[in-house]
Amino acid sequence: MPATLVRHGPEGVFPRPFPRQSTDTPMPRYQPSRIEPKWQAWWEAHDTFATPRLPAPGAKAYVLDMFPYPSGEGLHVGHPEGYTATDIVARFERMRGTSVMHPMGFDAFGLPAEEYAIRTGTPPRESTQRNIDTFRRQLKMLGFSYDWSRELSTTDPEYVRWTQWIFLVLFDTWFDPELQKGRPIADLPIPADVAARGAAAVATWRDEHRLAYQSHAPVNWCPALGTVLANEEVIGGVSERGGHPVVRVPLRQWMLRITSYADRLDRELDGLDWPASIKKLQRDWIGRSTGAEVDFFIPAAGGRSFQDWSREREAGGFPAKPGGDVLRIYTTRPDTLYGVTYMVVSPEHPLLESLTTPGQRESIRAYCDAAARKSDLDRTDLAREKTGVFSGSSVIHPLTGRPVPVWVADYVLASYGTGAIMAVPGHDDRDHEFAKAFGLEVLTVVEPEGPGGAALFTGHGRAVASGPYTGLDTATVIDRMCTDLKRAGLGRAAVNYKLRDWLFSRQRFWGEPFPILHEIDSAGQPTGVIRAVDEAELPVNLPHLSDFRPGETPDPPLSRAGDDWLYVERDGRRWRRETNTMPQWAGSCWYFLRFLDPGNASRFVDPDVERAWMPVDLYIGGAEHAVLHLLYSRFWHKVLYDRGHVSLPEPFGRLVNQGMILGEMEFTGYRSVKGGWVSAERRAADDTPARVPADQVEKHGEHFVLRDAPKIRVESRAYKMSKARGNVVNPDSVVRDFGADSLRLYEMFMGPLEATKPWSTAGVSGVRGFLDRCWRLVVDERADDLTLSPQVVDAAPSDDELRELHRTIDKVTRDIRSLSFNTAIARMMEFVNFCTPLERRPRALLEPFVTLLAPFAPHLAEELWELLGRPAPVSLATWPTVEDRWLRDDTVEVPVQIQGKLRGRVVVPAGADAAAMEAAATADPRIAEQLTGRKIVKVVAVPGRLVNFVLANPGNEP
RNA sequence: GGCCGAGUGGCGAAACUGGCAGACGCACGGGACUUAAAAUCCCGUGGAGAGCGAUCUCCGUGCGGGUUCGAUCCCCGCCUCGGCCA
Repeated sequence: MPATLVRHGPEGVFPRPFPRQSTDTPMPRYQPSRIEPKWQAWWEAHDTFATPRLPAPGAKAYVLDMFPYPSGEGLHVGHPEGYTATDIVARFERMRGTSVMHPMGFDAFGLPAEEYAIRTGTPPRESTQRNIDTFRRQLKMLGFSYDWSRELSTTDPEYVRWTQWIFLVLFDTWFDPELQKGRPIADLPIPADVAARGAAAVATWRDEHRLAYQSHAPVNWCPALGTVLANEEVIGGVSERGGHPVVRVPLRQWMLRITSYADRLDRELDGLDWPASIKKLQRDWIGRSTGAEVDFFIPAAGGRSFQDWSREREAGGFPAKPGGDVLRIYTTRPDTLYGVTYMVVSPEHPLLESLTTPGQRESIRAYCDAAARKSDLDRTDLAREKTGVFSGSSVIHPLTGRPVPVWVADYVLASYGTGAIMAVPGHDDRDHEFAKAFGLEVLTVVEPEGPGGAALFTGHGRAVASGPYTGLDTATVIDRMCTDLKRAGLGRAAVNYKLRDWLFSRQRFWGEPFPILHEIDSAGQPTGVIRAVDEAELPVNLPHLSDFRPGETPDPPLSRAGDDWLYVERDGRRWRRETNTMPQWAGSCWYFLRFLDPGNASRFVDPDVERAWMPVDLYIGGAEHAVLHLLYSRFWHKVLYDRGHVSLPEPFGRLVNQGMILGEMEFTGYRSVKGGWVSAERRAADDTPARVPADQVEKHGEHFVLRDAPKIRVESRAYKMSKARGNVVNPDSVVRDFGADSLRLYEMFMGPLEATKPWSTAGVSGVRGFLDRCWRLVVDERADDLTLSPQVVDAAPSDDELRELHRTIDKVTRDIRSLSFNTAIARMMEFVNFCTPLERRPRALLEPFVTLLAPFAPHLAEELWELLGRPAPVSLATWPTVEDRWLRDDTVEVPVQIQGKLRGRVVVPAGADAAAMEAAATADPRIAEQLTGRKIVKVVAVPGRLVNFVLANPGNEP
């Protein structure tokens, strides 16, 4: 354990809360442990939350949680936060007569389950099933109103079948850039020269254009994990999980051509009701940039001169694909073309070999080998020392005709742009550092509009030393440069994306097999011909493997399957199954569609059902899925839309991210090696942290200090829950000690849904107190049996009581709509505080209140509803309507300010205008007194709000 | 380093469009009930000061400026913390 972590006992420093109930308490006490299972069973027996196949006429609401990965740890208190929020909305909408779709399922393929299986020797399907059972039990324990008949797991063979089917849709689709749309591969135009070369060439042409295609690009191979990893799974050259070394090797991989949808994925974010920050994250991830592609002539390559080449280009134009005689670069700043002093190609660049002179061959080879061991993140780190090697040769600057030396450096990535850049050290940070490190020339071709003149200027300004462009502003130069380059056939305006195609295969066992067959020849070698498994033969199930561990070579575990699984015969030829599996993201890309029609054996979702329920109206989950899951799902959905399988281009309407729940607040003091306390701001690296109990600290000004040694500052902070820190709160124990309704209510009462909030057991106990008070409002706790309190009467409520009720209904209704559950609960607490002292509690007051409570604390609400003699379930009772007349006041009390300072309050009629308010204010004796002898410069009177008198400065008065 | 978010009592927080800062809950203090305790109910509770008292005055939303009759809220500059990306 690192020294910076604090060790705690299993209970932490806080004592376990004293349980509020024990099993032998007499009946009338509020006992969640009795009523919660009772109502859960009732709902289940009565199919209370079953959703019809199609919504009834009227409003519909698809309220969705990001389904969980069922880990072996069980539910975390973070899970119920979002789940309770959606459950409140689902229950609220149901009570308002909306048709509600509210399903739950499990995202159960993936690495952790497989690692666990390998560690324990259990087949992943078994451990996954156990984990799902635990999750389901815990979710049911919390009383969520899911339609459990729609439950699914991404690992169900029937689900896998349709995941594979969608993969085949991707495989059967190419992207038409003209129409910006995915189309059937059969519609792909075949160029005459390809057609002329025969059927095999046509097949290859098609394979090269499919949205699902194979590539041999270098990937991050982690021998210890036995799989390839995505770039974001590699940190500092080692795997994020486990910290194992990662090497870059070329491997045959399945890729999904998400880049062709980059523009639509960017633009179509516009209409979505998503947090602006999430949209920005997605846009940044897609990383659309505009600039230009420019070709630099390689004199060494052909017999031609630069002049001949230029003339050819002027006549023939800029070719779609660069030949071997040019180095094509992408730049976002074509205006700085005159500032180029050298070129950089990535270590993987295909022309590097031919650009390297014999004398440089050895050092280039060594450099590229070293680069292969680094991750992209390491290579592009701005803070890192720039490295590189001169190739020995030069290319010709297209405008000046001067030679420009070509270097290789790993800060240029093969996968971005064209894998080569023109370096402008005067106007780019990384180029500047590189030039400094290797003593390369720096030219200034842009100057800031204002004062400036540093060696490095990366902003927009005015061009200098740029031939005909000198004196123009950056935007104009970019524009003209693109036009001029295009006319000369030397370049063209280009759009580039940071987004890369999606590496879609893993060399692991626990994932969906690809429904793809590879043809093999008589010697058992692949011929390169591939075909899809027939739709009727889906799903391709995982074979039984006694050893499902990954190998040390990139050979996937499935390659060790029996021949009866591995080899098939179709159309008289032998085929070998694809042995890679899909990544965990696959199943979560479309689960929200399957929920709508989970039992459909002939389609992934019935089109009528899909059209009726989609889009998802509210989608709540953690911000960790802000980029990948949401981007991948949107991509699949657009392909399905283009191919006519779904009715909308975007799946998720309103998206909300719940905040993280941290552990309890902790005070941490530091002890020096000698044993004494060290004030937190002066602590040294080797001082050891120690947790300080809350009753031994107090606040001194800005900081907390030790009560017994006020010079010693301690840190106060809540930490992310983790096993290592010992601050994990388990939902099972919270339910045991306080009940599920208390857990639900507390998580909603903690603060705004989106905020990061620390856990507080005392806070749970606080909302439990509120539920106890709700109970006592209705139940006679002094009776021997469960009976209504004698204070509950049939008499009509007073005006005051109705006013209180309707204001509560109004506030709770509005707050649920805006997901402000904390303030809705606060309002209900005020209502209960209002009712508690009443000797006489009219039913007409209590019954609507119980319906308001039902979405938040459904078990308690059902029990109280039953006690009040109403037919169950309150979960489907009608939401109360607000009578506006109880929201209106006859009079309002408004503050009166003098010089902006509060000086009194006056009561005015509700509709009073500014003049009436001013009159009322000046009529107030206290205000009048303070106004006498002063000159009123101005009176600000906002009807219904306030009155403010602005006085002349006393010194300036006559 | 970049981007995003946050900073309000002892703590979690509230304050709708720039209009009475601190609703509600926790914690704490006092009281009622009780032989006693727990539980429950009632009252108080941002800080400082004045008054026997009802009350009153000043200060107060991370820091420094600005706009405004009026700023927790808008603008500029900083500080601290958190998250994401690099």
